[in-house]
Amino acid sequence: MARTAAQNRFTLQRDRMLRAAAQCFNHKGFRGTSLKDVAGQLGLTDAALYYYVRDKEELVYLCYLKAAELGRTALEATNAEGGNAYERVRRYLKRHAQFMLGEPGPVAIMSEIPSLKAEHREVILRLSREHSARFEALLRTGIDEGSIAPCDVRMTGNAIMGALNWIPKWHHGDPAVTAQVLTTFPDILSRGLKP
Amino acid sequence: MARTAAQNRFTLQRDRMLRAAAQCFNHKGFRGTSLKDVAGQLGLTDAALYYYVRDKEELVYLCYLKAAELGRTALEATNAEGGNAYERVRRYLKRHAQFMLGEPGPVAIMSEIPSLKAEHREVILRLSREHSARFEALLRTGIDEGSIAPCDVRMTGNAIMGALNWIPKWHHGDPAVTAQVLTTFPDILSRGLKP
DNA sequence: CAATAATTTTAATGACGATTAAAATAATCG
DNA sequence: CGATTATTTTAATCGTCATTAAAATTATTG
Repeated sequence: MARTAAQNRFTLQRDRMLRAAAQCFNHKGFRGTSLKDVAGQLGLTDAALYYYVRDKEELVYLCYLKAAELGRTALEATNAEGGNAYERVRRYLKRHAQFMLGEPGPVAIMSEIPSLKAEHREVILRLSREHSARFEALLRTGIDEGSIAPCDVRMTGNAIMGALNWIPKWHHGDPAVTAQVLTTFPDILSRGLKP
Repeated sequence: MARTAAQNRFTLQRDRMLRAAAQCFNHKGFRGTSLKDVAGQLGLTDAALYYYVRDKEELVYLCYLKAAELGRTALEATNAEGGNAYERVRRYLKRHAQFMLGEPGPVAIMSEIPSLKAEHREVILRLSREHSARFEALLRTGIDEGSIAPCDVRMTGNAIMGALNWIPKWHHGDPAVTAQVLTTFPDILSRGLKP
């Protein structure tokens, strides 16, 4: 129990770190953010981060890992809720948009995969590919059942993911815009899928 | 004329520089690419770049300026070719996709605007906003004339630009994929606009 | 060819930032 | 409280990289 309390505190602080880091990375890029930037947001010294993380690269890795997990659970939850594929896609789009808008706290855009060290890159790429495959499978299901118009599922997936991943580049926290995105994006991105 | 020849050589070399830089920046980010990286691609030393450019920041600035100009002329050319708004949008999508695929040589993704110094940032942001405005105006025209379904033109523009700007993140030069993108993307991105 | 201009390299300089070890502080637990 | 553990800071170190000045090389031109 003492162990558990300490563990909790540890992982909680690390989670704060990951959010701070994600925000910095999204804003200034991996190389562009210094550990002092991240530490500063937490009221810490740069050296303190090494208590939670092996090195800077692990920081991005954990950010990306978390982003990948969020995406996966979002898609799973959406699928579990039922409905035809078209409706599931729409719900997923909204959930993913929420992440990109920073709803549960800032989430890292996975835009600097080349910065990862080989083994970490493999993991992230695998997760990323798996996620794409699942999304494409959902599209294919929709095509088969007639709720989605035939299309190149790979390219359609790429287009949709791009539109979502780009959100943090132009959205800077304005709550009005956040609401606007949440109401319009699922429509905009799914309208082209209708049969 | 001697002046012109020298000028030509100068701007030509600088253009090669900009292409090399754009590729590096797209791949490793602004801070992540060293001037040696860029110079290396040209068979030069890092110090040689300073003959063509004041500093590294000016390099990104020029890359972005070029990207903005390409986008502007693409939209203008498309508009000049006539057709209804929907058709013009489709042609523009194809042209923009071509840029992102690196058709005239690598083009920089404008994803690190915060790295620009204040004055340069102003210029790029202005050009970027003007371009968005023009694209949104085109959408509005289509809505008015009935060739495009009513929509939130701002958000629709953001979604489309995101899908396009993200292309270099997953496209790595495979010619087969290039062809695939060119044939499918205009369809995918415009299908949702139909009335 | 000689002279001048254009282009590139060599060889500093200086700052910044990641990383580490040792010391200091805060928290917890008996 | 005293001891042990957890957390953070201070104070180096080390390397990378942008930037610059001076020198060297190459091209151009009269």
